[in-house]
Amino acid sequence: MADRRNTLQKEIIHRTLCRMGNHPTAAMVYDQVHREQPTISRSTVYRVLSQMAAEGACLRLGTAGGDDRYDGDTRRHSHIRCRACGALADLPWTRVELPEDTAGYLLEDCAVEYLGLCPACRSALENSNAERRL
Amino acid sequence: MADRRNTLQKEIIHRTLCRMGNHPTAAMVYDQVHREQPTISRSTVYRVLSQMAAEGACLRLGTAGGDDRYDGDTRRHSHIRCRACGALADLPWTRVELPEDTAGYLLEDCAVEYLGLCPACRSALENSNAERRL
DNA sequence: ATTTCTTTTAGGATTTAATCCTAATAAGGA
DNA sequence: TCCTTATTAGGATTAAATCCTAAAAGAAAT
Repeated sequence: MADRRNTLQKEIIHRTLCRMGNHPTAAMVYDQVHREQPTISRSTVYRVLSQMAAEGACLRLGTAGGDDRYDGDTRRHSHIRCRACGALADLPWTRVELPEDTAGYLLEDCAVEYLGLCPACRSALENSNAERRL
Repeated sequence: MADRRNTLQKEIIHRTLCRMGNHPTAAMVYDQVHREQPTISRSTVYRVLSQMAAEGACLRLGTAGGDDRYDGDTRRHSHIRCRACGALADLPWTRVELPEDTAGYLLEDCAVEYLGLCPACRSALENSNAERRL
């Protein structure tokens, strides 16, 4: 088994991602990393994030029409996304019934994403609706 | 209420998407549309696909590290994605338990994506494993 | 039919997230 | 130490997606 010790760059990027918590984009992780260690390059941040996601050290979440988001929390959980502003929040995992027929695929994992309105967008929409009624 | 009749461009793009069936990227839809109607521009295809997704006339699926995919089938169903090649297939919808606490979000919808290996990648991996054992 | 106003499109320029490239550096092994 | 392999910094490059503007199409009204 190969040694799993990481380079200093990988340590910093991983720690930064875990500390951020808000499902940042790669660009956001780079900005934060660069603030603390200006010598770490953009390509390193992108490459290391991709590697970590491939190894399961973090999650990489695709977004329709937006940039990918990273999540340092690898415990099983689901997400809820605001359809208005794209904000992402964690939700606890709930039970999902597995399909009987998997179209020939070998089933390995499952992800659940809820869609809705975050508190800010919800009240913003309620206010604009109220104004329209005046 | 505004008239919902579509332009010819929208009709063609929508019909093409529904006929393709394989969860194409916007680029793939454009290629196909352009083959049939070379006068329809790229920006029109991208704009109309986004509009349709926003209106609920089709689905727009985010992919981690890949281009968005569109799905002309708006009936409730889930997807399974091959972690090796990214291929996407439809699966029937199964029961999902809703979360009790939604982190302040207004819950509106839910999407399930399974992850695994498509038939082709599965046998490809089995073959390479077999070779390694020789 | 003609005029006016609004919406949509074609085509190409522009943007920018993400990747690629290469020399330099670091790490590892014997 | 010397040699080999892996990783990084920094910037160039790529390409999906968006933006811009004049032209075309459509709707409304009379």
